[in-house]
Amino acid sequence: MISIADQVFEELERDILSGVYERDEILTEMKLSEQLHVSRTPIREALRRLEQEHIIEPTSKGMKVVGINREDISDICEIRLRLEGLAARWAAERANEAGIRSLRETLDLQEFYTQKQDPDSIKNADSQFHQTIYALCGSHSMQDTLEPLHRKLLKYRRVSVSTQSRAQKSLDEHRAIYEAIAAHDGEKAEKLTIAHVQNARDSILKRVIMQ
Amino acid sequence: MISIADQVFEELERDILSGVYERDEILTEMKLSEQLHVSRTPIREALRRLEQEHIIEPTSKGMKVVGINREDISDICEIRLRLEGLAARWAAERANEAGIRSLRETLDLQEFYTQKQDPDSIKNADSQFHQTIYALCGSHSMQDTLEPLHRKLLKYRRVSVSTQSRAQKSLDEHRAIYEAIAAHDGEKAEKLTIAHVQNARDSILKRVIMQ
DNA sequence: GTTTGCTTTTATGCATACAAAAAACCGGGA
DNA sequence: TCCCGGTTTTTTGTATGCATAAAAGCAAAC
Repeated sequence: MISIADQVFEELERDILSGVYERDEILTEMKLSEQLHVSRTPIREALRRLEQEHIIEPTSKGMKVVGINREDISDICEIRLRLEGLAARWAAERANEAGIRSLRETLDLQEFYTQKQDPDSIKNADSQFHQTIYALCGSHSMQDTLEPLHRKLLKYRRVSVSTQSRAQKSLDEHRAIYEAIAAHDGEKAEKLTIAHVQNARDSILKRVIMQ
Repeated sequence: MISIADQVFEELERDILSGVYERDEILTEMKLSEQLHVSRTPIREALRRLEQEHIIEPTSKGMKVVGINREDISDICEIRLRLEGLAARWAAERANEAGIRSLRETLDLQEFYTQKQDPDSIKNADSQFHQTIYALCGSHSMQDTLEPLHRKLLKYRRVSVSTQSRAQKSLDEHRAIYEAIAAHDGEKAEKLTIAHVQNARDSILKRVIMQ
């Protein structure tokens, strides 16, 4: 069962990172409590988690929306560049057949939506592919590290896959990574993933500049 | 002002990672509330953070202490190996004079305690050196990523620096890293830090095996 | 007109009350 | 003796109350 606090967290995180709440906007427990029709307790809990992720920060008037800026994105990409390859390697070395099958399923999903050219669903499937790798890599520390970073790129990944060429390329790269993991070829999975994250970074940063 | 919830979190994290609470022990909000003489609210908040770090996990009877195992340590070292160098590089490139001075101060502290051969204080100064670099690297994402990983090694770092030779070597390595950062030589800072983390890993893992 | 000091408002931190879900317990019947 | 039914206990999730700290507002004095 997913608690109200979790739901509030997910909703607020999504809305902050996607721009529903804009930078410097003040969020107070009381106001959110009224808006979302829940008591302050689960709101507090959600705000605390957002504060730990540094996408809001406390002020005397309430929590100020910070979100992420261009430097954050660049830094996050740089960090992912150093870790995602290792995560894929571990997934290749450690995942069992059931895990590989579930990775396959996210790939099929992404293929389907890429053909339908549905950017929002593509973005979700794309995310799910990466998050499944985090889950399969067999390290909570790795998963805990990469997941929040990945979520922070949400909005920009959406923009990135909204061009058909990038969406298709991303799918192809995922397919190759999947094959390497399914073959338990850690070396190859790592190399392919690094190249993939590099491409994703270039695609994201190119579009961020344009804004 | 540091809140009660924060204090409870720090105390519980320390006690779990240093073995005061042992693996599989059950922690309930009510019991902790009585033991620590605070209400359930700040206890809950602390437990949530510990749960997010995966050092406790929910069961129907309460939160079960998980702590970290040998594989976790190895994985964390591997992750640090890929990130700490980058953090040092960024610190070298981005830190201002005040920041470099504060790094210098932690180094002096470590030197003092190393001469006094006080393992617990050495460990703290050693930690502080790394955490200062995280703070100076100018990236919240990097800081948020490395700090929890670093804290998880607490107990093992303590063991590691309790031999005088390792303590001295660590100090020398820190000094070299400091010089590189102070000279804004990112390349060198990164290279030296990677070597340092490698040594720290070897030192930690050697002792973990012996347990 | 400005400043100082008091009052009011606002927002959070902690305590506590209540409800629901799940596990443990217990007693009677086969 | 073992199992099955309902009851009690345990534990958490959420709501709410209360205290405190800080900011804003306000009025009187200079």
